[in-house]
Amino acid sequence: MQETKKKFYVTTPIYYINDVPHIGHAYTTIGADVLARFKRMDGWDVFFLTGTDEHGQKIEKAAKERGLTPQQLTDQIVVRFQEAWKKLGITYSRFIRTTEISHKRAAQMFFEKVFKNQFIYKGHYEGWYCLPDEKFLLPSEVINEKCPDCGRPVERLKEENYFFSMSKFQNALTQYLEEHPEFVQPLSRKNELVNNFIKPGLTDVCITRSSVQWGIAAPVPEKSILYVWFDALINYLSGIGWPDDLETFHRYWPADVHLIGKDILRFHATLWPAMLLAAEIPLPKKVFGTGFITMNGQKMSKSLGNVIDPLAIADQYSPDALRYFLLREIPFGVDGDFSMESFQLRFNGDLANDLGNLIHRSLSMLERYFDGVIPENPNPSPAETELKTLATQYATQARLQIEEMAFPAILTLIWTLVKRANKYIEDSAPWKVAADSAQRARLQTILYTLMEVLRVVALALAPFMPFTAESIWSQLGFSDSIFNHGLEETEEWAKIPSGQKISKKNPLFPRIDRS
RNA sequence: GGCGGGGUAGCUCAGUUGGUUAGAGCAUUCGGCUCAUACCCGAAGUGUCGGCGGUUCGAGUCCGCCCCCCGCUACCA
Repeated sequence: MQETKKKFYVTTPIYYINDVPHIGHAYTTIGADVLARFKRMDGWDVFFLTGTDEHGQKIEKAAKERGLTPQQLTDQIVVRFQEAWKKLGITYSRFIRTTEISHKRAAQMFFEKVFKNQFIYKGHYEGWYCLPDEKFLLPSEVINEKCPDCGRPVERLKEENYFFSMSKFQNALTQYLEEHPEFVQPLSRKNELVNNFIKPGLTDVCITRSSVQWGIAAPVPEKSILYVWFDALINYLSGIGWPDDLETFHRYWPADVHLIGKDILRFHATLWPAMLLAAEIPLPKKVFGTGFITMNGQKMSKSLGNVIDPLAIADQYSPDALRYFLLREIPFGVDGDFSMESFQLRFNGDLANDLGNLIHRSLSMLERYFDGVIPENPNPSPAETELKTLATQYATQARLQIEEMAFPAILTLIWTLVKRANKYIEDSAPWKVAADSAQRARLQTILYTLMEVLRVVALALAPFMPFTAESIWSQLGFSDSIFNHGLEETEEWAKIPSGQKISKKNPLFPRIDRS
């Protein structure tokens, strides 16, 4: 039964949709998808949650600028996210929107629970306020006591609000971080967080706003809404059924990993665990902060006009080429750079020359020498055994690396096999063997071995490059989806059926002419 | 300022608990091959491992000081 399978719950941030998806969103989501696909293929019961954060002042403002209601705006933009994820092959289990009724109810119930546990109290929130714009401003936004939007003078304003007693969790949080060194990753960010944020002392957080309209009503007598972060973080619970479907909730919670951008690590590593402690809910196992992606070494920004549209790259080349580049080029957890130069080098070098050409040349020979029918596998020699060993050992190493989110390392592993296979062709020279009819059996072994390598490569590649893997699979003559198959099949050899007819297609990755 | 991360071949980076001639990929040059997407295979390299000093039989790897780059430093998703 399902119950015997180990569960794996992975989340992305819920993206703030005051604008369309950019490459940073895509990067984190692709990483989560790889984890989900890998675990699924390795026999785990996976729940993969992503979605959108649709409340707050910025949405309110963006909607106003376009002459829409906030709900109309989010209804429009959410489609862009969902279409983007479809195009990039993202296999989420559920897409949550914070404007859904079930989420709103969850957020309110969470508030009530924490309130009941006496970690929420009434207090005063004081800050800069722009009267004409009717909005609170951050200290960093206010220059010379002027509003950054309208330029008019701002004033100090006091608002009665509700506060969450985060300071009470200082010790519990510190202790948790010490006892669970793997909780916040990468390690460098954990150090930053502990030294700069937690050690100096946590302060209470104002979790209601009476000046903002667009949000979830706080379950209090006064008219006010929940602070967006308090609202947003709860999606990780409501997304798997809390509090209505507790069976599903208990099946998947606690989350195995919250994948997030480094900019929001702090909320996930302090506010979120504190909230959960206050609500007496177990903490997630891991919070992993990814880096930022720069463009030609520069920070991406609309004003610089260097924002990369991930969908344009996916359209022009292929979704898998984008996935490959991001996963291979950038160690997960540090900042990385995107440039057409490096993208094209990866594309031509790794995808066209190494992988694409291996597939194409192998299938071409099979068509030429065996009319596209996979032969028997008589008398493998040590050369074949070496390839077999390399291929069948992949899964063991990959399982270790995936725990560390070491995507580049796993792809390097796969490419070791690809390169080894290219060398094997060179060494065994099937075109020479084919010229001698007495060596027919030898030729069969060589081609059979190549088909086996391609089978393993396709399976290994599937979590990372799903479209490519599926294509290799069908080109090898399989009629079902590769995703009906598991990682353990890479640990077996001589599995591709002799007599199966392949169906070669055009090269998967045509070289980019860079002249 | 404080805290954290990093400075290794032209470029991007690996380098486990200190140990024999410091590695990979890309780019470059030369050679081979022709099944294949002007592709693939092989060979050649180049390095004061940021600087100085110390510990040690022995340090890229440990300690101290200095220089440079990057990140974080509270209610902003």
